[in-house]
Amino acid sequence: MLDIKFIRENPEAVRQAIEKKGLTLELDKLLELDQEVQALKRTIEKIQAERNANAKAAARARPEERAAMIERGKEIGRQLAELEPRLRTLEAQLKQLLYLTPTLPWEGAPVGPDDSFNVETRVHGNPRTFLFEPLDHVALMEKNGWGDFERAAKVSGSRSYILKGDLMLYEQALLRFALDRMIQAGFTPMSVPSLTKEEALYAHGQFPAARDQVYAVDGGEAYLAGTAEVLLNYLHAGEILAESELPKTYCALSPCFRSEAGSAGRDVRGLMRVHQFNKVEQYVLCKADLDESNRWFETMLSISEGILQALELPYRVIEVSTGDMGLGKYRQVDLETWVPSENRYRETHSCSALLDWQARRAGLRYRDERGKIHYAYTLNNTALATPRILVMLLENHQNEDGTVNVPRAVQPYFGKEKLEPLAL
RNA sequence: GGAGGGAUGGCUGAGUGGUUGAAAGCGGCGGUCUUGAAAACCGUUGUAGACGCAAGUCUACCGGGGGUUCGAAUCCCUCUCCCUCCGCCA
Repeated sequence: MLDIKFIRENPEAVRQAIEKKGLTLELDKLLELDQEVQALKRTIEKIQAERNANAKAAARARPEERAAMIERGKEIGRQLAELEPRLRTLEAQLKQLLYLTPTLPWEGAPVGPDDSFNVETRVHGNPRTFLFEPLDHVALMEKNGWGDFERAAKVSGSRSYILKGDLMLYEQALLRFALDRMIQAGFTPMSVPSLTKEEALYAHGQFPAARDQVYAVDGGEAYLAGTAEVLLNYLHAGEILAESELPKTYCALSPCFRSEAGSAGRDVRGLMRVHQFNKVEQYVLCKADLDESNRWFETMLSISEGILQALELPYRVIEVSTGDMGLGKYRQVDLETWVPSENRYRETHSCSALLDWQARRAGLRYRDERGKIHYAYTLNNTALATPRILVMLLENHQNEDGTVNVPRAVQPYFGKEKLEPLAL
């Protein structure tokens, strides 16, 4: 969400951002509504001032004067009763449009309507040349008894999975490994609820634009968060923090839920795209300073790259285009990790800077040393998400006999050098 | 699930229809005093918005929403959250 004042003063810049991001926001309608709301507010405030003065006078008036004042007050009440509902309607409409206003993307972002305009900026590592016929991750799981998709579907429907034996333990080891990397980087480890309220989803930005991606529970009274970012971003909602408390650097491990509406038929097989997964998320709330935001962006990105390097996986760095980065993003860089069975890279990490877009929605503010109040800046990135990363880990590190090697960095967490078949 | 009690400014807490945007205390900030500090004393200290060159004036907000009234922190309805007790339970 942008500052309405900024939109008023820079309509062309906003119009450009809307175009670059391929949005359909009616900016003229928004500006018009804003004018109407402003004018109506002024009118109403004037009448309210009169009402207040009249009521105050009536309190002290002699009884014979009071009757006329009460009459006058009733008349004012009738005027307000006519105007106030109109204001409420207009304000609600304006708010809905404001929710759809985009962050202006950074000047370095590739401009284009979709992911085909994303730019590969770096590649790390080389895809492995197999001296045998490698299996895909589903085949590896079947061969070793590491999972059960059929029964998962029976129990939970499509896009569900069951991990068994060493693979189940491997997932736990990886999550703990990722948490430790975050702790080493100075982030505060947290567990947060997956159940969340509607307000938090508005503040995060997923509502109202991408409402269909979110599971509603309890008849729409609560929602299952698609990422811990939703919760972390709402932790300090409505607060005014001291600048000395910033930055807040959090990492959270949480189950994540995604309806995957609109992706029917894509990646239906295996662990690539599932309805429920686990993620260690990085989140930073820092002061409203572009340099500082940029520094955190680089820091978070390098943490994730460090994790992929420690996992000995080949990956590439993608500068995400304006049309693919989403409403609130100032900058987005994805890490894509090599999937041998698909002979291509697939997204495993997504690093985003949103400036004050989320902070405005959530009311994340701080007071600087001079006492001035600002909206903070927010950033987030994936540290590690399972089971998707298991796809890459299984396929890239498989041996001819079907066992899978564990990267040295994870061995202390897993306790063994290899994943072995489930004993039957 | 049942019964009851609450929600007021950074915190504690007064306030049941009329100069209350809100007493008092604590905390914070500025000052006096002091070699410095403490103590004491004095002053100041919510957020958002409108108008104005400014000084300043005005509006809204006492958990959220709605209502009654000339006038609501105070009365009514509703929702949310917190606390106590009972029941159930990982």
